[in-house]
Amino acid sequence: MMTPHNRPEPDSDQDADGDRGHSRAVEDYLKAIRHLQREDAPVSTSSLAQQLDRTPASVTNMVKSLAEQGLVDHEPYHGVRLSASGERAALRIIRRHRVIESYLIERLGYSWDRVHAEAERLEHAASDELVERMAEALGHPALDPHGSPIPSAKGELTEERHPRLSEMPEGATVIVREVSDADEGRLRYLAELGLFPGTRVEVLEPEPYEGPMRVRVAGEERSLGLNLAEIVRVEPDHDN
Amino acid sequence: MMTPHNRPEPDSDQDADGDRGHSRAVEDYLKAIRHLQREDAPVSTSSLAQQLDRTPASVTNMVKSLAEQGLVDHEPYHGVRLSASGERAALRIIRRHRVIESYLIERLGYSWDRVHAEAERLEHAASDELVERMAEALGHPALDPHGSPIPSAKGELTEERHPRLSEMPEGATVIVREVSDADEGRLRYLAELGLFPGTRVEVLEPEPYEGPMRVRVAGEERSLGLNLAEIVRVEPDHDN
DNA sequence: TGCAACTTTTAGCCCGGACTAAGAATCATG
DNA sequence: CATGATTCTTAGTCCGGGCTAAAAGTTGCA
Repeated sequence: MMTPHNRPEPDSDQDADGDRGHSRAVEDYLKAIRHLQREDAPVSTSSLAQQLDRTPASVTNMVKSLAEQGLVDHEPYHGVRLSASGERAALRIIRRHRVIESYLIERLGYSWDRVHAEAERLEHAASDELVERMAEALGHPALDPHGSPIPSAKGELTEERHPRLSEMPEGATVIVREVSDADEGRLRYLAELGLFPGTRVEVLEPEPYEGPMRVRVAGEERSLGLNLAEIVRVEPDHDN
Repeated sequence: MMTPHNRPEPDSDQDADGDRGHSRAVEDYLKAIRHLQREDAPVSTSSLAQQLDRTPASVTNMVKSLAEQGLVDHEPYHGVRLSASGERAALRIIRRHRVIESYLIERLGYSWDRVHAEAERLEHAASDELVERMAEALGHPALDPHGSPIPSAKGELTEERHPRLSEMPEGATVIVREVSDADEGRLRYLAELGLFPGTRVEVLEPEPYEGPMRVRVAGEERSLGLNLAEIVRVEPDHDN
């Protein structure tokens, strides 16, 4: 035997494994860039490095390579921004992540706070077919269990940026709409407090000297630190 | 910020991602070695290379590294054999693969012939927790949909090597017990013929000159080539 | 406006895991 | 039992994607 072993795809991604994907590292960078790229402002190397737990030098290298692949626009020393094709790729990964999270919670009994890490790995290995089958099985939900919108299979995403609980004035009554899924510990604590999407919360008088907020949840008075209240997105309760 | 970025696990596998796993490449090698290592005979570099679609040189390198990690015993120029710990690791991956295949078919509507590739990727990304949840959801099946036994979570595997359909004499009546899951095309064709685990098959007079076998399946006479009949494992039908 | 402090990039290295080319061991056969 | 064919290993390269150390660019402030 011993054929010349000519690898058939000289140009494609061999690490990707999912169908038509980028390498795992590339996918992680795109997701992180999109996450940080709020309101069109370019993302700095260092913030990206912090987000990804990489050194700034590593980030510069990868960013250069992303720029060569046309996935981002990079203005050296002035940050990076997703291109149209990078945005498409990022949305595809975000869809995977959110569909997988939803499925794991709905169908396999995962808890709200432990699902993130698993999805983080599966999103790079799952094929489009698997993701679509999961979405199908769940009836194509529009929101994931943390309240984040799931991009459509065609890459459409309707973002509705709700304000943070931490910004709500004393006396407001609000409904929790979305909770960032990234921090396991904080999520676990929020779950203990009963702060899920859909929960009604009343904002009480804060504790003095930049202390924690005080809120009423399900009749109970609770206090929660500001960096906890920051990851909770809420909507004013109009029926109130 | 910019902490020194001291990677916390200097000694562990960073590519693995699953919990307590080896790198994807290592897992693939272990699986392949076990697959080829029938009856204690050591596995040659070249057969492993063929199985994995790698060059023999690459295989030698990796085998050396596996030997250093204590996963295999390597007698240079005389082949390789799994050590006890390599065997354990291999069984763990095989369990993952078979549980995942079972789940995809049972719960997500995958077809018998398309499931292999998906499982091949997920087995490296799924955590033990996910695999156990899938097994749980399915009621801890003993066999996967191709009829292959699923190792237990503790790594026990009861192998029952049934003879190949291709070896059955004319006139035998047998029940299909297991079909190799590796070849998508052949699986698809077997499905068309109706040769699933559990199917009763009568072996008829073969066509002359090393021609295909002739069999009766569900009342229909069919012929199938010998390399197709080779991947079908059968049991003599005693109730006949 | 000029310099110190910070951020970003470059340069050079490492590791895993492929590959090719070439040398060493084994086997098969006269 | 020698020698050619076959198989396996060594040597050296490459690529992705990390890292550190050092250079370069940007910025804030006197």
